[in-house]
Amino acid sequence: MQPSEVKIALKNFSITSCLSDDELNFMLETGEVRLVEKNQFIFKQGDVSNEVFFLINGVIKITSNTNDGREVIKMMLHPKSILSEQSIAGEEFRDNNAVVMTADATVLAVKVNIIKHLIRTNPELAFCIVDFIGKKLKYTEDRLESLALNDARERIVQFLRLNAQSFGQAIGFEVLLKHDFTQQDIANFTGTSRQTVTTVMNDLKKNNQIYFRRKSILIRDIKALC
Amino acid sequence: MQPSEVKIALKNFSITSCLSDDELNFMLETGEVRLVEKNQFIFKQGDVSNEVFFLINGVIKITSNTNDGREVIKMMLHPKSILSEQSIAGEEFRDNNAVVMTADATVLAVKVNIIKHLIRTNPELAFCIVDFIGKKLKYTEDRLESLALNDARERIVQFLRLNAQSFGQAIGFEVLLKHDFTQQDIANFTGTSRQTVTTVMNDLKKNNQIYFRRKSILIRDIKALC
DNA sequence: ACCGAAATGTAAAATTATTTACATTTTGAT
DNA sequence: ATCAAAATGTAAATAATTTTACATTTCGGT
Repeated sequence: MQPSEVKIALKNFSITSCLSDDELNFMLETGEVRLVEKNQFIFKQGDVSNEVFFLINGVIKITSNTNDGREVIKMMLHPKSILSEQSIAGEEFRDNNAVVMTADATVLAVKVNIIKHLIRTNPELAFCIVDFIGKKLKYTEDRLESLALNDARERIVQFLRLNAQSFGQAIGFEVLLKHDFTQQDIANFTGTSRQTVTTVMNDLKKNNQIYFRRKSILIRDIKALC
Repeated sequence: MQPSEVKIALKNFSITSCLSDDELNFMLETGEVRLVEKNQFIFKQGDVSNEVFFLINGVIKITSNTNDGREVIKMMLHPKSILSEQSIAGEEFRDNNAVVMTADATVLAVKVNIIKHLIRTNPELAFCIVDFIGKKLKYTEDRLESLALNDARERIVQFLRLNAQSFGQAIGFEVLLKHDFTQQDIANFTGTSRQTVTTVMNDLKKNNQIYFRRKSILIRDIKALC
């Protein structure tokens, strides 16, 4: 990807909306563009936490693993997201993994010190970052609530509905969701087992609520999905 | 509580550590000290989100309720915490309730605009706030992970251990935790049922791992608690 | 000290979801 | 085009947890 393309992409981030052209260029010059392939790590648990990543292209999952090999997906991030603003908040070592889910992903890696410098010279950036972390906190709290209150089926359906709403394309009443997650990913995201995901999805299919293939899901009527 | 006492208490907040004496006074003068009684709300779901609260005294639970009357406790906050920094992050209406768990609680209510003004004049405050929200995000992610991975017993034991570590008083190997939550609160926090909490706690008692009364829990050996 | 309400204790029945165990299908690499 | 690996499908057995149901204890107010 050309530097000019990266710059154009970066301009559409909500976080950088308050940055001047000079500041944006400064970030680009000091930062590093990286292309990361599917299933590779952008960062790992235990890594030193000294960079912030701007996700230009691709989908990333933020995960953590147990010693017995299980995985929890804490978040899936799409383009225009920042990864690891926690490093601005004094995180020393990474608690989570960031893994590429799409064929590849492009990120701009910027040293934390550069971001801190920009905040000091332009306090509006602080508001943008507070705003972004605040949204992540709300999102995480909502998922906590969902795990505490809803049963497995409800959580799986909610996952499908929220994804379709945010990333699907509407076709009349129907919504087509093209994606890069597996049923195991849905299980790791919703705190259920892979078999339960399969069963719920096939039950929805049987009831004509959804139709799906490996990499796409068609939701017949998103408001009626339950 | 006297204004001078509030000021002394406020000086010990990590967030205000970067504020000058003048800035602290400004916050005190424009803010309002409120004494709220047990089980009363500091704020409710749906309220306009235009104040930030500094918790001077007491323990608060951040909750949300379902329409069928169930409650999830998303967080318990102790003195020196800020409530609702989400209002700085552009939250318009409150998603959660803040309920007093102790006999009463004292908060300093400060208008969001005042905080925003302070950030603009002193960018270091932004770092303190990013830091604080970042910690809350990490805390919430950890709980999400716990709900997704651990069974009911493990979550309840983890709740007891973390509370004892943070708020208990050590007596040799033992830790005494004086508290103001009920078994129903533990259930609402851990996403389990009240009866499961009772059963697990009495099992721990039977095994001589803990001893407890209504308002206190004695943990015999916190490292061995599992 | 008394009394109603709130909190806690206990156990069986019912439910939900996971685990185990394979079968089948699809994908990607050669 | 072939083949191994990954992903998905299915079902019964097992396990975990909730729900139902009621007893007992403790607390707070009068």
